[in-house]
Amino acid sequence: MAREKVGIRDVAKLAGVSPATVSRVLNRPELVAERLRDQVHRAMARLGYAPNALARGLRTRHTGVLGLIVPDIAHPFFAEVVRGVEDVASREGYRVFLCNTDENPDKEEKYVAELLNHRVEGIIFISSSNSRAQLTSSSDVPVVVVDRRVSLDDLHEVLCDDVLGGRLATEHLLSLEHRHLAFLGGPQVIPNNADRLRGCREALAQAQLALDQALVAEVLVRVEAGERATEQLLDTGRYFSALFAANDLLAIGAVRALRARGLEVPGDVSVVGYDDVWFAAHLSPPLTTVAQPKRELGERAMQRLLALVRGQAPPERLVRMLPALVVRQSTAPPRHK
Amino acid sequence: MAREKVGIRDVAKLAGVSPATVSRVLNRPELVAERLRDQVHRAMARLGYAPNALARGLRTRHTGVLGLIVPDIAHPFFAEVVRGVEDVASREGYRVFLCNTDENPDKEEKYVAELLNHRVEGIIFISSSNSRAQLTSSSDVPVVVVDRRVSLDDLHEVLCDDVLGGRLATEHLLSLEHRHLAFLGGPQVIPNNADRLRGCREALAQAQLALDQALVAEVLVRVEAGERATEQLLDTGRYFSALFAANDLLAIGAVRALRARGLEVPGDVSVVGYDDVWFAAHLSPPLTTVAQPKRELGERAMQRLLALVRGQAPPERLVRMLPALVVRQSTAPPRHK
DNA sequence: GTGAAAGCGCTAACAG
DNA sequence: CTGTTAGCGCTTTCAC
Repeated sequence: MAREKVGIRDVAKLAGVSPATVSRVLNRPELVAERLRDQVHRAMARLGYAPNALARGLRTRHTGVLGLIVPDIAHPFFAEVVRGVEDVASREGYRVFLCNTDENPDKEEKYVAELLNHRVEGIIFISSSNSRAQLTSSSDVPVVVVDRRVSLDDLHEVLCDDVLGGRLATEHLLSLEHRHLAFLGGPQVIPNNADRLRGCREALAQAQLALDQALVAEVLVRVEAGERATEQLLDTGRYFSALFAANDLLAIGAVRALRARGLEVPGDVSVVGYDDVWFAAHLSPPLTTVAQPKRELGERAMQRLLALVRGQAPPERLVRMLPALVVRQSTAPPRHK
Repeated sequence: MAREKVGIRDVAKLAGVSPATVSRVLNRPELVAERLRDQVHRAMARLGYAPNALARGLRTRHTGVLGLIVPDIAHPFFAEVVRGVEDVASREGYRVFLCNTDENPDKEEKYVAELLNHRVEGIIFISSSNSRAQLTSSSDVPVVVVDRRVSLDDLHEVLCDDVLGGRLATEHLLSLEHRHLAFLGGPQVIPNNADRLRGCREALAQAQLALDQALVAEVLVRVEAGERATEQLLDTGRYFSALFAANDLLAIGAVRALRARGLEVPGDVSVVGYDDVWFAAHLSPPLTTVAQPKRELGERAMQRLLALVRGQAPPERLVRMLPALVVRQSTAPPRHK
């Protein structure tokens, strides 16, 4: 039924009204007499009219588009957060640009610039470790930072309490009577990792204990990194009956390495992960881990962003969400204390 | 350094040239004298000028924006495809709208309309089972279908050979001397599932055998579906020494169910999955599966889409990629034939 | 209630 | 090589 470039004026002509009226039918139908309204609707249908969001955005500065910057959509944790983000965005009538940065600050900058060119009304930002996120805030589009803290006080943030998460994991291990714990974490530049470690130390201190070993895997998130790091840990020859890995992928690697050395999980070593990515429950043994409310993280972030876009910014800039321990079968009391 | 709404004319004024010249500096710098070019660049920098992609798109009909419609970005298979798509898009200077449909045709329609309103130059489309994808083709923006076949002959498609995949899995099992196979697949409405089953049957027929059982899990992709379906399979009491699951998630569920019934994998039953999602290697036992070139699927799709956008459409509308068997440890010869 | 006219920021002829 | 002039398609005062 439709051909090409039908514009508001084509519709107007066919409906025998002025372009202005067509525009009104689109935006404030109440202002148009019912008769005309119908005529216009019919004309639009006949012509297969599709409003041009670009022209509208240009005119109104309301583009209905948001930006979403994330390290890697293929990572199960981020994928889940992104779902949350996209869900509420689309529910609220917004479209979202997806940008993968691979933790590369250059890409981040490039993307931010590009998003601004496209006049996004707001940006959800999961920063990379060493992000020079300043750029982001230089413009005046609202930005909401999720998951990874960014020390810029004019940004709103939706974070999960990683210190608490670290405590939860550790206290669980302690309650199982473990007394020799090792920690396996990604780069401490990422505040999340540092916090998880801190939570761990705090819980330990409270029990008058200290961390036996702390090893930091070079590469973030990769299973292989967890594997290698665990081997190193083992190679030091120091005893530990439990291992707290700062994310589930590292934990998977740890379990592999442990097994490869003939150690049983949780028999010889208990392992607790972090994030509760969806298949953590399907590993064997099913992984005990600290769950983050991934979807909700994304949802809350988007809600906050939309509030900002609409100028209903709540006063406090920080939304802090709570992690929760999920006990499965990768943890058990130590065999010999 | 920058304030608000700086436009091309502000830059022009400050640089002492005409807006047209500024525009040229932006688009065909060769046409502008070096002196002026520099002046303009300086002015842009001083003002913190950011070109308005909306205005440009409105004028040129080249928006630099594409649409990506996918059932669920949180699914590990799609996430990987999406990475491929986004990677080449951004490398080529395009931005991408992410749309999750949850296999819901209504959402698909809504999204397509919305994308067209935003004047995307093309759409990558991973259709839902019962998609009424016609809408997509009604407009004249190029569309490339990935992964899931859609029977509309004016669309370009990037698919993986599922019949072959089914054969590969089956032949592997046969070569291990399995003679009693069961198939576990999602809804047959999805051509991919039907094809995998077909491949399976073909291989079997060639060996003068038939499928012992074929069970179709109601819900696509969920682990739980695989679990329940496997239980049903077991409940029939018919013997099978190997199980071919039409995707890895189903396979995970199958393994769980098998174990819950005291059956060992691969000792009592061999299991082969499909897709080779990244953690298939980290399950225990590591899953033997048919790998799809997920990233490449996305990359090729985007390359094809860009070719279409640029009017360099290759003649054949179909790119067919090949699956590959990855043998790990969830398959072994049957204990007793 | 409805129409006429101006313009969002940019590019693309067309002159000079 | 550079400036002038029209719009791209839509919204929005401002009169009627």
